[in-house]
Amino acid sequence: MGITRTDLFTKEQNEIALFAKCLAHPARVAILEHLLQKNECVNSTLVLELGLAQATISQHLKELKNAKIIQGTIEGNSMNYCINPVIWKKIKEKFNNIFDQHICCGGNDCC
Amino acid sequence: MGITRTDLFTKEQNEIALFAKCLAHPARVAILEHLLQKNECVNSTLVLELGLAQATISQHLKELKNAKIIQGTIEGNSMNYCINPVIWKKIKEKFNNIFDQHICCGGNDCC
DNA sequence: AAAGTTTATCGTAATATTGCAATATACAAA
DNA sequence: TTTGTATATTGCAATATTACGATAAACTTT
Repeated sequence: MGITRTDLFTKEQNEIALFAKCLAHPARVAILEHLLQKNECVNSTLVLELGLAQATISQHLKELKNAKIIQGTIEGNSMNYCINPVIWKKIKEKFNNIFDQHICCGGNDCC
Repeated sequence: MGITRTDLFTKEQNEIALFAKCLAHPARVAILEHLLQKNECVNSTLVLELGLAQATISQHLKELKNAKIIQGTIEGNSMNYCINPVIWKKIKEKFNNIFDQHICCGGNDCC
């Protein structure tokens, strides 16, 4: 590469990029969708459901956890993850903030 | 790595990941924001504004173009890019489709 | 035609990401 | 204690991404 030049961009731009990166892999999209539907998320279940190795799932969960999108609680000897509602809302707002900046044809819904 | 196992996921999940990847770099976020605000986007202007090399900007524009998020028209001997409104709307919908699946506290806005 | 301007592409180097086997860690149950 | 179950971490190997200088290509201007 060369390392990403985060110094050239605003904190906001870098933050959006980090959140987008969490959604930038189909496995993480699948994990989040599973989490949203079942309102629970256990590594071993995902291994069966997604077909990726346990270590790989664990790594993806770690990334989502690092971004604070999900948070885990110990349940017996397994780990149960759930969406962090505060961050989730924040992401939704940040993304829509960008999406809604596009004024198409003076605001008509022509497209 | 090992190549991303797109075969394990749905077309929809892979597509969302691809769109997210476009937003997963601060330079591309900055480019899109510039485009949204000025409603135009010329490589040489971005070089001055962002501080990245011309080749680097061109590469980021290419990625956005590949995803069909932007489209370019020749203007004199420069290239002017604009948002593709159809794809933009599609992305917004796909993302919000996911964002809105999170039911917090039975729909109250407690968080 | 020659020189200038602008974008795209190529080649290369550095770094990041993805995937998984193997192992470590933690707790349950027998 | 031993065995079983579940997640995290480590250590690779392979691939992708990012960045930029150097060209190439296309068009404008002089």
